[in-house]
Amino acid sequence: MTDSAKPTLLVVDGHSLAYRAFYALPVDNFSTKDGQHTNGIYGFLAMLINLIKAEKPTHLAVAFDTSRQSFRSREYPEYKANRSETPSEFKGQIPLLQDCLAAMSIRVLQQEDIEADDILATLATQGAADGFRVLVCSGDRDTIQLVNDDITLLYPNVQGVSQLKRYDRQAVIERYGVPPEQYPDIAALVGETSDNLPGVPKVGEKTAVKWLTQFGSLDALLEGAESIKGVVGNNLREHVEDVRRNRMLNRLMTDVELPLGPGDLEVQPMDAQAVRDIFARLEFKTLIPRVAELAGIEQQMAAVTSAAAMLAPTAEEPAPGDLVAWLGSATGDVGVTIVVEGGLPRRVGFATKDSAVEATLTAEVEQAISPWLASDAPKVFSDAKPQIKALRRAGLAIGGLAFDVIVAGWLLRPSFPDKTLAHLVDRYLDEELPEADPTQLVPETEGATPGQLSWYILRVAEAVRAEMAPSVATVLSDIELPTLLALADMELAGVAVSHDTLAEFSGELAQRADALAQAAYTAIGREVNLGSPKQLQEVLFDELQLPKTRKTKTGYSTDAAVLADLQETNPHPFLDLLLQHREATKLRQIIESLDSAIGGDAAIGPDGRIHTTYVQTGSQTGRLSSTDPNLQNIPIRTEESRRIRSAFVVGEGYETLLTADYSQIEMRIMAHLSEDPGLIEAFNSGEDLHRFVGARVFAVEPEDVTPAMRTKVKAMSYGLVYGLSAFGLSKQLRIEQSEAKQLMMEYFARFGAVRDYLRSSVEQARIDGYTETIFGRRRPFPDLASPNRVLRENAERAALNAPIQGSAADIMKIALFHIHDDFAAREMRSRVLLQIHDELVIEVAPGEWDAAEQVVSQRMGDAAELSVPLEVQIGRGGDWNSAGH
DNA sequence: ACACGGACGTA
DNA sequence: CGTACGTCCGTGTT
Repeated sequence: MTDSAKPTLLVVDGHSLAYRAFYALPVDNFSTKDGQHTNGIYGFLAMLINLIKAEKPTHLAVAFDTSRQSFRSREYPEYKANRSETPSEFKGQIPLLQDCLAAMSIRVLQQEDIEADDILATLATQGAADGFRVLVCSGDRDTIQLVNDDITLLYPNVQGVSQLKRYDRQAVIERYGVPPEQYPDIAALVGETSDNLPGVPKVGEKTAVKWLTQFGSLDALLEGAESIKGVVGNNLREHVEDVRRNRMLNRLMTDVELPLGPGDLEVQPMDAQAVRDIFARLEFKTLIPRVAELAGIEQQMAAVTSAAAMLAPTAEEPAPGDLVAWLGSATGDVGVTIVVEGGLPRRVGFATKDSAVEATLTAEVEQAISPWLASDAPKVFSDAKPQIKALRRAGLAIGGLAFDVIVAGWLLRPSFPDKTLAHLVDRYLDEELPEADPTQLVPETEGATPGQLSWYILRVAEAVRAEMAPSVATVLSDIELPTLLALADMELAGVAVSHDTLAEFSGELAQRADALAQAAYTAIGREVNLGSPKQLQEVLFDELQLPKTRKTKTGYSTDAAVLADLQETNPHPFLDLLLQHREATKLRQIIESLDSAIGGDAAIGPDGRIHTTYVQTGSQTGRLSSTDPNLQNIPIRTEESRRIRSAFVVGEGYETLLTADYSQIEMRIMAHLSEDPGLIEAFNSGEDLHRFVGARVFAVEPEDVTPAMRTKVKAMSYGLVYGLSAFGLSKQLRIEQSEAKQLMMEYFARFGAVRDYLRSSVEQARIDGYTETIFGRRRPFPDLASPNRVLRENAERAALNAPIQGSAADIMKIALFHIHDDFAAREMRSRVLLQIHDELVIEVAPGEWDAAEQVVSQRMGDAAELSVPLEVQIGRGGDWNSAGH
């Protein structure tokens, strides 16, 4: 067999190379947003990708050590005992690296009691015997002994892992002056500091090579040691035992029992979805195309063909009558796809497990299928909301919404929701959804038709359903899907906004911002871009020589809190002008973006209303989010900013706006979950919560709670929900940390069950791997087990908050669709317009105030049965501001 | 054209 | 070293 025809086996020491990468790459450049260090993973993978590209191995494995302990440390307890503790920043990267390798379908080998190099030695030796060209990649010099005509060592340079030096037999002789099999003899004589194996004092490589060449072998040398003169001779004779021990320990095992042999290590096609997931989590952007390229190479190399994916049925295009007959005969779930164009339904596709149909939505077809659409016949969608909106615009009602694969996928993985059906098909079916290439005028590949899409949706639904815990399935059917229908109507309704009110305010703000900018320029004697943090830093810290503030990634912070602090310690007119300018421009931005959003519905046309989009899968806790524009962050805090809210008005044909918000819903949930008697009593007493808590904490009568006391316990109560620390509390309240600590002590002394609950809930999450809301919504928290402290503590705070914020979201959703459905059931025209987490804005039709108020109060109050009442505040007014209080 | 960080609006 | 979001701008890169 010629060398080039031989299969190539590449075996890599994962631990030693990742460790070198860890020290070679600056950790600052390789961390994720949430603080996971990735430098070792990145460096290793970059090296491995290059290696695979260059060497094109047919067989591949990466070996890891399992722990510090091995048979060597049992033989010689001092072995590697001098090594300092592996940094936890590195340790935490190994499991993630192994996840990456698993996604890339690269075999990982590790064995209790055995070091990675022994695994490499065994595989390399077996591989050479089995006719492979073998490449060993390791940062451990002991692997030099493996080199022979069939085995080449790739050894990293001192600089890091980007450059690998090739050691074949000749290169070893050139570098060390002995053939590879004699290298361990040199190492035994010289010793290995990093392994805590002392050698013969004063003997370095040069002497060792000289001796070995002279005597021919280590045994001969040790036997003839008497003949060596001088101090080194003495040293050698005194350390013969050390040398023998070193030689014994540095011999790599070539007969480790492994579950896999070289032949089992054939390169496999990667799991593209898994690679994208894990790389996205680690924020490796540049590596993805490099791996993709590699996957291309792999496909050429790997002759293996994956099991044939099921072929989508050809979708028939029956006549309207036949379509209705098809729908009528379909039993069980039917996949539904509405092709939406310009906000209106254009085509429709239906599928059962083994057949698919589709049609263009002519008036005739619409009429034919409308009874089935409105019926309870179970329908499965992928991202139903825009499709249902389109149907409603066309006057078509929908019933029987049984499943939405996008929403269900989000419930399973709220941290990384799949945004498209194609992603879900990839993840849950391990198939590729046929998609037309949008960049090509005449696409090479046909995209799936609506009927075929529906067929995929049905199969994805089945796979997703199989992974859903019963409680999560209930959240989908009993909370999310009814909410989805209500949201569709809210988006269609939009909210009326007065352009004139906005325009007037915007004009004032523009003038004011200009004046403030001019004054600010005068204050510092030059013009700067006040919106540029970079330029502001020059002004503040270089020119004005103000003290440096909180550090950010790119310099020093110039945020409002920092500027306010500076103004106190180092007053300067520029600071205040800057703050005011920021406020004015911020408000103006908000107004401008709102104004340009007053358009109208996609299909209905201009209506003087803003139609936001609620993203049902937009949060990790179960909350909604709102985009284009975001109507969940309209200013309220300052008197002036409330003018923006007064531009949100009751629409034509309606009488008034009604606002309804839950008071302290999160603290109530905390009371319920913790069963703290004090907190429960607080809510049942009718007393103001913070006054009640303040009275307990400071041991005074409720009427003697001062505003300062109230502020403190209020901050503490809210902070609890977020996982606040004494440090954070002291910063927030601008009090000493010791006082914050004292406050927390007093608080927990009175409300001990709260502390117990918070502790045990995180503990339970650590055990389960996820948190759960009152209604069974889950959120996974893998990082609770992370060795990375920053990561773990962040996860702990989020895990503390998730059941509370999530339960509140559940409750609001339940109230929302109950109200929506009640209005419909009573044939009221009043309608829900906005949801802002704990608040609803409702447009009340003439004459419906009393009924609307009754429905809202009752449905919000009864949304959940807690051990404390759910209190609802109702407001009424012609605009959002005046209705808000 | 796009991605990122800082800043800031809400609950 | 307090949770959950979305948007804007400036900046630096493609």
